[in-house]
Amino acid sequence: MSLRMALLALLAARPMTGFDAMRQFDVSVDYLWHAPHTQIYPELRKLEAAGLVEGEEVPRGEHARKRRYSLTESGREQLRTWVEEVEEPRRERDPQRLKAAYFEWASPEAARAQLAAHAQFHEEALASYEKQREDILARRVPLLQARLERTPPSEQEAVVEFKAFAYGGLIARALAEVEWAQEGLRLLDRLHSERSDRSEEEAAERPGA
Amino acid sequence: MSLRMALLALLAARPMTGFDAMRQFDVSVDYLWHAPHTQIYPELRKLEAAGLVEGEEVPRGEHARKRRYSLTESGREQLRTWVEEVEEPRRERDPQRLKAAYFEWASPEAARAQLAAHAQFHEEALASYEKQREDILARRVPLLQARLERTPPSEQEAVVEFKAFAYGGLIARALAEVEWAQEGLRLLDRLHSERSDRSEEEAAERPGA
DNA sequence: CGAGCCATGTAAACAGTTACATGATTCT
DNA sequence: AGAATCATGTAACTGTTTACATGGCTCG
Repeated sequence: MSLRMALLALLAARPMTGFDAMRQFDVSVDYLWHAPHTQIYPELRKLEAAGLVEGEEVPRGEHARKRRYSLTESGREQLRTWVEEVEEPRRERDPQRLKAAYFEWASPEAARAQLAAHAQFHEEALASYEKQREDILARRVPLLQARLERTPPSEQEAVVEFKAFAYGGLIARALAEVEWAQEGLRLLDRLHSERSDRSEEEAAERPGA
Repeated sequence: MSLRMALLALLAARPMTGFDAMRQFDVSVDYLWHAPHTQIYPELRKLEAAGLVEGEEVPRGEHARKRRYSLTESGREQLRTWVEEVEEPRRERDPQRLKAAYFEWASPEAARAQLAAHAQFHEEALASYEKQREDILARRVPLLQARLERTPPSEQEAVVEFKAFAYGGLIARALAEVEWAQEGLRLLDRLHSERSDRSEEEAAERPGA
């Protein structure tokens, strides 16, 4: 369902081929949803069959063609209906957290590596999100610009703010993840130092170590 | 894969039937993973076929039987291997956030309802997580007690701390979600008041309105 | 002319949800 | 006797991943 809506939302900004949509999903712009091309192409066909989008063959060079889809009025309707509905939250499935709960089965080094990777991943994600949020607020994002061109001036600020807000959520979460991983690293230090207390106390008696 | 490991981790605490595992997942204790019984029973059979768990028929009343599984040495091995591996983080798919990015398609009331529901859900989740975390630290959780009975005293603290740490992550995330939703509600106020500025200024000139 | 990009698919496998189904046990 | 709980499944469907596959276009 959400993939369907993500595609409609993309097409609300401008007409696109499946390939365009694919890049929005997995290259750079859209961290809010993603899907591989093997899911996108069939889904667009289904949306077309359902009349929510309209496909049109566009020539490309001499022999090749591509199919560009645009949102129909019925698709716009569907998008509105979906946004009006309250999405009931789903319980998460989180392999990282699950694994962390059983770190007693791992070596301290492995647990440390896991948490370091977790922190690093979310630090990098954080940087992307922050950059993207700034680009949105500065209206530097091409897809957003296309969207704004189809939006009356009085509503443009809201369009920008909502997108920035969504990224704000990703930022908040990424921050929480980084802090959690760092707390985990401190926990490992603590558990490890407690266990080697005796030897470390001896070492501490020799200043300059 | 994670379902498999979640089951092995449960069985590391004590032998269990599929029904027991189901309750750990969806009734109260385990917010870290969940699965319906339709997934659990076949998975346990597969684990048994793979030699990671051992099933034994246990009579129940006069005519009925149930199947109780316990972890084998090979299963314990698998669990250790899994915990040693760094889990590569997956990009999230988050329908709430996706929808929020397109709130311009919704009525202000619908957006507000969405965010209020989001805040409420995560406030409630937060309370559960905090309670669970306290119960873990106080060693009041039966499954944890069973696990600790099979753990040498010198390692018990680590077992408890890792579980509390995992819940700490859930708490951090739930807090971030609640704050995000509240920020969204403030954003809606702001966007709405800006748009009705003129009429509200007029209203403000008549004190006592 | 070859590398890299543009463009679109099929198919098998795996993970997860939902609907349908059955029957014993225990407690009131 | 009936309700709640214990206990275990099958089947259809939806969503996602991964592997395999093809071929034109553009630029150097």
